[in-house]
Amino acid sequence: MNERMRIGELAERAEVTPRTVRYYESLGLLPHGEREGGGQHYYRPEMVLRLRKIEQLKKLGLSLEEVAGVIDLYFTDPSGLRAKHKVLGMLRAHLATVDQKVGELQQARDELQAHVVRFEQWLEVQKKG
Amino acid sequence: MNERMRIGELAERAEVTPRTVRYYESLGLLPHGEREGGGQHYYRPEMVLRLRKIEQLKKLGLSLEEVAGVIDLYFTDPSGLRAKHKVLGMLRAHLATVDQKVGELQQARDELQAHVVRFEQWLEVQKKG
DNA sequence: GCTAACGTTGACGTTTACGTCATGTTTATG
DNA sequence: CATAAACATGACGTAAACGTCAACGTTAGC
Repeated sequence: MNERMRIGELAERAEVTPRTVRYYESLGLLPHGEREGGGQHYYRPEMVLRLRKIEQLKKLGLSLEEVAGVIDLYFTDPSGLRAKHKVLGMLRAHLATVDQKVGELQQARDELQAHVVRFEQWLEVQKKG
Repeated sequence: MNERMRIGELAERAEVTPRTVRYYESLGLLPHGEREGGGQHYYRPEMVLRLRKIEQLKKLGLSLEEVAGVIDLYFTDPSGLRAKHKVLGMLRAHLATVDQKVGELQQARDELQAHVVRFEQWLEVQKKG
């Protein structure tokens, strides 16, 4: 009963809109939901995870085009040893760029915290003086 | 000789374009450069830092409007004890949201790394088998 | 089996964050 | 002091990432 849902439920579970789902399908970011006889599309629950991952990567500052270039690394495991090694290389490269970005943001956070601390200490001194 | 520059140099040092500087001025993100007699604007070197900070906050996913709401917390220290306490509160709130965002991105990074490790271990096993 | 809720397709609209001229003025340099 | 390089201002253009509306077909609950 948890198997396969329509676009409305998928969108809701992934906290996006149906429009966004269709837009991503049109960009090849998301496989098209399969039709069952009628004209409507049905999606497997794992697509929720894929959508969430796409949103995560967007928050890292990747464009949808860039996301399209890496999203498969997360969700399709390649058949064949050769392909697996290739994908591993790409995953490492991807991890490196993500590390870079997160590192910069972490630094911004640390600078902000340092600023807050300086501020607090200044006020501490005033209270004693 | 390091004191005050024109828009071209400011932009270059902050790694943005002059257009961006003017756009930010128009949004109130950046104070307008002061004119010296003629029609041209001159900027003090600290504006480079302000611009860099704006770009940092953008990378954290803040819109320019949101940046406008917090950028002064970094660069203007309020006069008056009352005001200082108020700003401290805002700084702490800002730090909390930044922590939230960076935390999520850090988690995305960790998930990616875990994925890479799983991949590596799988290949390790294959080599031995 | 009817009706409300949901989905489909296509097209046009919107917001954010600038890019890119055009035209006139200002500044720096040989 | 002439002239190229840089700046000012205004207007229009653009790319990304969707929003929104219309017109029509599908599905689900009573």
